[in-house]
Amino acid sequence: MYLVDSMQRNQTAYVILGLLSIESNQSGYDIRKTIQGSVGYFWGESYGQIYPTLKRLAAEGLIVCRKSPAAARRQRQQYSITAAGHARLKDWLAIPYRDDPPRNEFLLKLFFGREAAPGISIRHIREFQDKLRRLLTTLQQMETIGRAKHSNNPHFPYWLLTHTFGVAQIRSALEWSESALAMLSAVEPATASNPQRRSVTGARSRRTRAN
Amino acid sequence: MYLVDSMQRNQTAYVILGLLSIESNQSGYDIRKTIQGSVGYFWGESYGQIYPTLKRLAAEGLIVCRKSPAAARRQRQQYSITAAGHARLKDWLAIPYRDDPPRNEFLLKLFFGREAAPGISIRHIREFQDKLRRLLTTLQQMETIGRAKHSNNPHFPYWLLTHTFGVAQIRSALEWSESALAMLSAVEPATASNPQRRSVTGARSRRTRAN
DNA sequence: ACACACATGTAATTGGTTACATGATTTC
DNA sequence: GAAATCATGTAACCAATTACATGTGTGT
Repeated sequence: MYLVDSMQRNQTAYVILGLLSIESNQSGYDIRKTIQGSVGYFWGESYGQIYPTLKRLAAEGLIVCRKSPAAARRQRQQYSITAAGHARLKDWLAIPYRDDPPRNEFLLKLFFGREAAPGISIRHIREFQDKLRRLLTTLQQMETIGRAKHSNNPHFPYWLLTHTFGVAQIRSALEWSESALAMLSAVEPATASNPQRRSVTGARSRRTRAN
Repeated sequence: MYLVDSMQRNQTAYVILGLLSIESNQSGYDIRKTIQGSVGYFWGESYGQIYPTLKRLAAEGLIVCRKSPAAARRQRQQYSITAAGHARLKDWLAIPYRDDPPRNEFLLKLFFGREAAPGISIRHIREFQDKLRRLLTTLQQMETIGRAKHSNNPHFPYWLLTHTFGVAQIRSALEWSESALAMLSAVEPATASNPQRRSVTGARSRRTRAN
């Protein structure tokens, strides 16, 4: 009852089942690395979530654990998905996805930007850009490697789907960020990171919030 | 100690402070509606989170509660932000935003699409499109109203910033979704919701999911 | 010898949703 | 008088992170 019940909305279980359906004989440690290297930019899991879930899935017979093969070096547990696990995954895939409640702290801070000291919002956007650019190069490297190594894998088209989504979103966010910076530097007074050129009326010394 | 400590990473507190800094004399009920109508597409809060947080903020002196004015109708509590609250908000705005851990169940289901019955991924994408289109019209209506009513509000430029971000992301997602559908209908066999035109072999009568 | 990556797990805490419980006021 | 909306709150539950605790194997 407890075990079966626990499967209702535990998304972690399904990432694990999904990854094991793509590649078997993975340890908890492997799974975490695989997550970071494949779905990492839109999904995260911590060990504190992975290990207990592995135990539970094994107890339910959805995965099986085989202690490290032949020369059992290290205390490595290797998991593989069972037929029941496959069926469970397939069922879950068929039901409509749930929108995970939206929470974007970057946008929230931007939204309240008027209350911040001048230059703050611009700094946030710059950081945002940096992160996006780094992520974009990572994704592009992954694509090159993926195309070379896995293009025969039947999962490849689906991987590519999520990949192109990510790239498109990042590109559009980067474009937006440029216009956002242009807009903000017109609105906010000059700061070190945002030197205003239009001297004339002494706009430089103006402060929009006295507090 | 308990009270002060609780402010470390409780984002709910800052949404509340932020909204009260824009408009005072709001009740918990108001705040929730305001959230949905302004930052709703990138931020959500439930009553179970709002009411206790209001109490805590009041106990810390960051907001004050005034029981409904004059003719005290209903049991309505009206909150306003204090100078201390303003300061706290400003401090929070100045520190770098935290990336909330990414979790996109839609993408996750797409990623494992190979394991799903044929047609499932296409259905998810269609649902995705519907949601995006509905959201887009909502945002566009909000923009028309916002421009008419609040364009003098000093917060307006910041609101517009997050708004244009949302619109840009949605547009790019919609574009992607078209190519995604095209790609998938080439990969997956025909289903009711995805009729293949190339008739010849009687593909029409094929059912991919018996269940 | 030391650092680093491999490897597994637990406990404490928290952030958050959902469901429940209650009642007033407005509108039809 | 019924239904919808306004309005406030609590309790149960759960999903998840973080920090802690421990130990092995590999490369330098």
